[in-house]
Amino acid sequence: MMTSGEIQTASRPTLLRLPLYHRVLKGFAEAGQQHVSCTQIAGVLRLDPTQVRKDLSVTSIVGKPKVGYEVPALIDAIEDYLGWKNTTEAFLVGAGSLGTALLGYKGFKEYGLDIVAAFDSAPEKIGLQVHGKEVLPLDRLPDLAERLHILIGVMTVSAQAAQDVANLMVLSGIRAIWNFTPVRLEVPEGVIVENVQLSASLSVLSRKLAEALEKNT
Amino acid sequence: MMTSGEIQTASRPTLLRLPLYHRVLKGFAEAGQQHVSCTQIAGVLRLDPTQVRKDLSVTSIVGKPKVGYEVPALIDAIEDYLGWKNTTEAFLVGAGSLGTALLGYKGFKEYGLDIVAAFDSAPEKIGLQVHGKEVLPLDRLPDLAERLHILIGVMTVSAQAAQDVANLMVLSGIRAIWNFTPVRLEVPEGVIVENVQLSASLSVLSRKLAEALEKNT
DNA sequence: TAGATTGTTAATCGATTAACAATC
DNA sequence: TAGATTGTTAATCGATTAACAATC
Repeated sequence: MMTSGEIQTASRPTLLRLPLYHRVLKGFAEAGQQHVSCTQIAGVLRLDPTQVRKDLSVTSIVGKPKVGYEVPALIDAIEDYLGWKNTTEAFLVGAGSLGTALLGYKGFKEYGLDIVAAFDSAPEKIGLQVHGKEVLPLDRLPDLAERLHILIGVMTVSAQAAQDVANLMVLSGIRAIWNFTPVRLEVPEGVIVENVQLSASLSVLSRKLAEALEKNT
Repeated sequence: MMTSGEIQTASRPTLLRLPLYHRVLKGFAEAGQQHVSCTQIAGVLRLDPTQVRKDLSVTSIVGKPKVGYEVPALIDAIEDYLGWKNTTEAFLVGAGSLGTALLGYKGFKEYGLDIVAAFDSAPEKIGLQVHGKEVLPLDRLPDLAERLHILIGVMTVSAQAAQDVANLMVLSGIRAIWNFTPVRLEVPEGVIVENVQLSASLSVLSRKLAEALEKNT
């Protein structure tokens, strides 16, 4: 048995599905539905009901046989579990085109992330205002990160700079790196790295398209 | 046995690792190394050598016992397999902050993608020049996509608009959708959807960070 | 030749799906 | 009560890792 307060770990696939459930639940909530069954959720997302049940169990919410889950409580539990309810401040390094876009995207606040400052090592970028946030010189990162207790770093630098920037982040007390570079970063144990591999995702797309087109020949 | 010319399908994890191998191989090539073993590649990426061997086999390149693989040939084979060598033109829908960034990012050409036009349904965005490309009204997409034989669509619209835009893309002959919305799109069989779930990736990061911090308490 | 490394088959591991007792 | 739905244990599936014969 899992006693309350214990850490409920979820597999990566489960974590990736929770936001999907959240979106579906929001839809049911808007439609005024009070309760929902796993079968309903699974139906919308074309998943297995058992999988939905297992995934939802990590939030430690329980359902009632025949009735299902309470929609508002379940939404709340998912938001809580994924850390969407309390905002964490983050630093971004690399004020290029992708970095600028992420800096300007207000939607991340909904998911608990607030990028409060941007850093770059290129002198010509320093001082620029990007979406109301000033670009600071990279060497000011350690001091500021420590003073503001920043735990999350967003990396949108070039592949060449990636590992050096990661080292700097770790030294500055950053404990989790959201990595948009195509580099596999080496970090000490306990530091979290989450990779967003855009080029790899694109490659999956174009390869699958190639295979689909070949099949039609 | 796999006869030449046959379609070599790869699992998704394999496809996601191929770009990593490519990057490592580029490094070896720059260092002037002619041959490379799976053990070497695996060492850099901290993977299992057998896995590297299996992954590379999808490119139908063969190595020599004791010698390994020819570095330039292997790089070439990966680029070929992932479709990085011939550029495919794509349309982007949704000229918001993320869409604009993707439009301006020149790096995708390296991976065989050229976003040639952007579309939006908001009247105030029509006609805007974004990184030298004009934003066109969404209703012009079907005609242009058919005339230019566009096969790839990049979706950076709101969650609300996502399914409608997907339907429009499919009707216009688009066969592969690079989906940056958090919505699971419903598309006819044969149409490829590759999801980039930024919010989900962020949630994985913040959940893992929460678990790591709890552990230290 | 000796032995390092490939390619492939078998064993393991983790995640998904199926089966089923418990219960509202 | 009857039966729909939960929560959990067992079976299946796919991907990773280990074992090993083939070979340069």
